[in-house]
Amino acid sequence: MSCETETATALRASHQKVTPQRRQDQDPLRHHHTHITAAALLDEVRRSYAFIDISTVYRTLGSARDLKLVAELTRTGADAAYEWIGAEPHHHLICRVCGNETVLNGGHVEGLRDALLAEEGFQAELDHFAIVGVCRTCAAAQPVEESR
Amino acid sequence: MSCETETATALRASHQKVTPQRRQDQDPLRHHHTHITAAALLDEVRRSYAFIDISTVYRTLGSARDLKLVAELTRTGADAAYEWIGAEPHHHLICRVCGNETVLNGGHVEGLRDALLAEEGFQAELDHFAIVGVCRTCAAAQPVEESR
DNA sequence: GTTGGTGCAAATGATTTGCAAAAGG
DNA sequence: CCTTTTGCAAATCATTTGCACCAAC
Repeated sequence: MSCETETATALRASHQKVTPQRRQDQDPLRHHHTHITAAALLDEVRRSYAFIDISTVYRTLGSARDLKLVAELTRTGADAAYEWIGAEPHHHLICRVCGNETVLNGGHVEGLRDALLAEEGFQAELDHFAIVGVCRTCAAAQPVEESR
Repeated sequence: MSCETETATALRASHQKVTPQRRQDQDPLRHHHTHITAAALLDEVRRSYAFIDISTVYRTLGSARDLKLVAELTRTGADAAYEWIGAEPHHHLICRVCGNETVLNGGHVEGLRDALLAEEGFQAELDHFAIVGVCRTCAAAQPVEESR
């Protein structure tokens, strides 16, 4: 089904009203392929829908987070960032140096989750995971920097 | 070497002065085996050293974090929490239900890090890692709760 | 002495919330 | 209609910062 229909369905399924603000909020989020800040999302939305308040953006993101439609990422020293999840859970590698985000392919994280469940009986919530580090490009550009 | 000596050495090594506040801050942190909030640390410290300000606690924790003596954990909806690392890096499983923290044994995380380095060339910073989920006990107590 | 650290109080700034008006179902 | 949502403005509240005094080195 289309983006709009999917959104509306998810909203109705959880007894939430389908408002223009919520649609407008979700649209940029769906097409943004990295994490985005509430303030940045507000800027995006305002391009097409001028009158919307930052508090509404937060409320919308909060609802969508609870619906597991978007993932919320909290990092030390950074504002909360959000990303659309949709039906395809995935993970990210975020480079601390250049800020670039790449999608993590393969079953590495799933392997970790399965191992934790099997060995510890721990149900890890690793639906949408962000691993911070230094990407190949930045690592090559800078000498090791391991020592300090 | 003793706790005090180790602390002082680490401080001097990074050109920081060894003040009573810093010693007092680090003591409860060293013996607290879970993450602790800046405010909670302040309460602990005040039991033995009455006059210390919250800003000093933050500054001390910040320095120690930069020195990689303590790990800072940022979670959605929770204040920043700190934990002593010292010379033995480790990881945590944190139960979202009961709040219990357990140390993660084995090389699961290291395996993930090695795989990321080998396959993606990504130097993941997984020195001190916290995985949130539901522990065995809580999972057993509550029916699946997968659906919602 | 010099430099860096501390306490205090005030500022910051992202996120949340109370409330009356507006809109969805 | 009745309930939920919105915009606005004000409140929160953890964390940070300016500054004058003090303490390490």
